[in-house]
Amino acid sequence: MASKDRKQRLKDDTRRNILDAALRIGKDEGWQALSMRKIADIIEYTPPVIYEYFANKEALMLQLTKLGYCMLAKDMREARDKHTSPEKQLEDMWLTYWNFAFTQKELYQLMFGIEVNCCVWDNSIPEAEVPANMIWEVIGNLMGDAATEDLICKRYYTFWSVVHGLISINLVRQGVPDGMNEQVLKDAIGGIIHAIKG
Amino acid sequence: MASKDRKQRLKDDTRRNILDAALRIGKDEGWQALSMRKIADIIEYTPPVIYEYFANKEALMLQLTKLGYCMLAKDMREARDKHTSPEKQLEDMWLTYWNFAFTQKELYQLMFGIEVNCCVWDNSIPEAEVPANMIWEVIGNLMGDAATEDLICKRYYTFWSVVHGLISINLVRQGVPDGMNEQVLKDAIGGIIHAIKG
DNA sequence: TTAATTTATCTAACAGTGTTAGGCAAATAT
DNA sequence: ATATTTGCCTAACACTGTTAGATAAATTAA
Repeated sequence: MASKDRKQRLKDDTRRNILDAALRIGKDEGWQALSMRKIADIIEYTPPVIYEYFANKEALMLQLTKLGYCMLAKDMREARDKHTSPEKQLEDMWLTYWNFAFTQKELYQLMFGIEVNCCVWDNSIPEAEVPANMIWEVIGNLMGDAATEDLICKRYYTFWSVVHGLISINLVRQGVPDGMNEQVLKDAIGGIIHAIKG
Repeated sequence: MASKDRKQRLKDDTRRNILDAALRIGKDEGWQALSMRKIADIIEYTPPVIYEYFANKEALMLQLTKLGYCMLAKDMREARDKHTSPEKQLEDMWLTYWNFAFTQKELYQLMFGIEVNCCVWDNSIPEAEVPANMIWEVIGNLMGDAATEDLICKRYYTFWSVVHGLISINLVRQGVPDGMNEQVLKDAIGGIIHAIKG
């Protein structure tokens, strides 16, 4: 029954090819230009085949969204593990978040509905909680004994808002003065860390 | 030649009706569901008529975007004029910005490309600069002699990032704990104002 | 008043979209 | 050798934005 395995492997390949093709179109032409027929062209199948791997276009994009969260989590984990002090960890993790948003611009757009109407948010993306939880933990460590659920939460959203906000602004508009991004970002992160340490 | 005027008035009415219909669809069913045919149905014309008023769907949505900026500017102007001290003005203006984002959620989405691929950003929206300039001015007033172009810019983007970021997060996800928004928002605004005053 | 012209509006179509139903042929299982 | 499953395709449906071209009404010119 080794042929079963071989077949499964082929199916896995095709599934991967579909996702790869979709991502490539998203990167090359923007999500707006993504269509099932274009994907089918690239993988050299007819469109209905895609529906054997994904329920519909949205489910396909949801998978890419999850991929994005996994990649982001990996990057942030590595950033965290480069340091021992929670302070440095936080700094580097948010800087990594920032960099991810631009090196993986299209995935970031998908993950946060920037210029694309992203997937439904019934809690069907557990992957999204991984980066969040990592940040939470480090904030808790930085706070030490003063850490309460509520306070961590507040700091987390403050961090996230300012970083995600600045990213969003940059992604939909062009014209933030050069050097301004770095100033605002580092200032804000430093400021919040300072506030946490009291 | 009064009939010319009457006709012009009718044309203006139709144009307004088109925009109204589009906005209503956006509010009722989401921008994703907006179509030229649906607009045509509502205004009781056939689709091609719309193209006598707007070059295409995007131009129509751009007009709604501009409308959004005008409404936001009006709200913020009123907020500013309720106070005399720059501090109170800033506070109220950003709170007004926040409220606008939720009372006019669909327009805000359009203006900032949240869950909708918004209009091109070649500087074809001078209306967008009005709220920005108002904030700039008040920040400058608050800074007094210490005000420099660069410093104002930095504070402006810091404000905007955190407010817009928190709004974005709320609009694409549900599940920010209750009361958290107000805490983060007021904390951040207060913190930045504090930083500005040195 | 009649003829010419402009204006308002429509129908029909093109090329594209997501998605589904049904068929055919090859591979597999009985 | 027959039955069944699998893989993949063609064709279609109901949409989408947009345009070309016809038609009838309103306006202007003779």
